[in-house]
Amino acid sequence: MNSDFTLAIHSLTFLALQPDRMSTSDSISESAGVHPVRIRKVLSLLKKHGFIKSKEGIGGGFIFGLDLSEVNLWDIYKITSEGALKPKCPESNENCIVGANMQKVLCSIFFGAEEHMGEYLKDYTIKEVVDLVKKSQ
Amino acid sequence: MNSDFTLAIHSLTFLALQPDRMSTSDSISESAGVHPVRIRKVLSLLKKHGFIKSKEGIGGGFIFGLDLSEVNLWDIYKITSEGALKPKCPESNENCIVGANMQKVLCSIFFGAEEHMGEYLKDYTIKEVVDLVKKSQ
DNA sequence: CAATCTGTAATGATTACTATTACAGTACGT
DNA sequence: ACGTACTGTAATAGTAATCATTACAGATTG
Repeated sequence: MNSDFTLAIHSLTFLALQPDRMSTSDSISESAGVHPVRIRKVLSLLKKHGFIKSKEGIGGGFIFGLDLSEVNLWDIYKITSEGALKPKCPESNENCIVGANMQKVLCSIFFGAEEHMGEYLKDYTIKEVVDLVKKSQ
Repeated sequence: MNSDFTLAIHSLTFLALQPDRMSTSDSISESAGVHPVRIRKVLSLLKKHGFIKSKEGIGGGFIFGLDLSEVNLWDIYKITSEGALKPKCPESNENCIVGANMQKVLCSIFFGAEEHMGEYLKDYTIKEVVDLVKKSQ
């Protein structure tokens, strides 16, 4: 799994703590320790799905668009990383009963595993993550 | 996630269908569509944990060491891929409340997610995978 | 219109993953 | 004893995924 999922959580948590003003990709990237372009790419996705708003130009940046408890980690996972659990299977042998059928069996198992993990991730909203971050201070 | 997990499942399923004779890494690799050395590497791990037996020399190969329903996918996941869910976080900024604490918060969430997925994977033994493969024929 | 931001494409660097080669060690058959 | 057919594993090379960086167009403000 790439780190878009964690960067998205990091960014949203950052924005959650600055509810009244816009934050620039530079300030978020400084907090997360990655390049600002990467932040803009991830946040561009989140914006497309309505979680945040952005504004260009002087005084612009990003700001939360919804209530903190309306956004949970499964929502974010689906946007940034859906399918990441399933490893790409190589072309296996169609003449072998295992090779011919394993891929579809594994796909259905991995799909179920992801859905199941989703039930866990749904229990964490950004509000809860914010609380955890504050508490672990 | 790399494909050691799926290769392990593939190999064990293959062995499950050849319960009376040893299978070589060549025959398994042919079924899975990867290089035999890779199969030997994965099976070496499984052997170390007692799931299979191996024998060198003529007539040698790999064979299942336990009952098919004694081995479930969570066992295999733990051996081959534990921690694969958690993306490597970059060094984030210690001077920022988010940067300083996000990593440990995310680690605990990802750990929980993996454990939760484990509960799902425990429900699939190799026996069940074999049945699914047979059924989807 | 200059300054400061987002948005995004394109390129290069780095790291993870996989294939391949090479060879030592083991077991079997003759 | 010796050749053959295996596993076991290290080392190297090739490929793919990930990430950083550069570049620049478009938007907004003063």
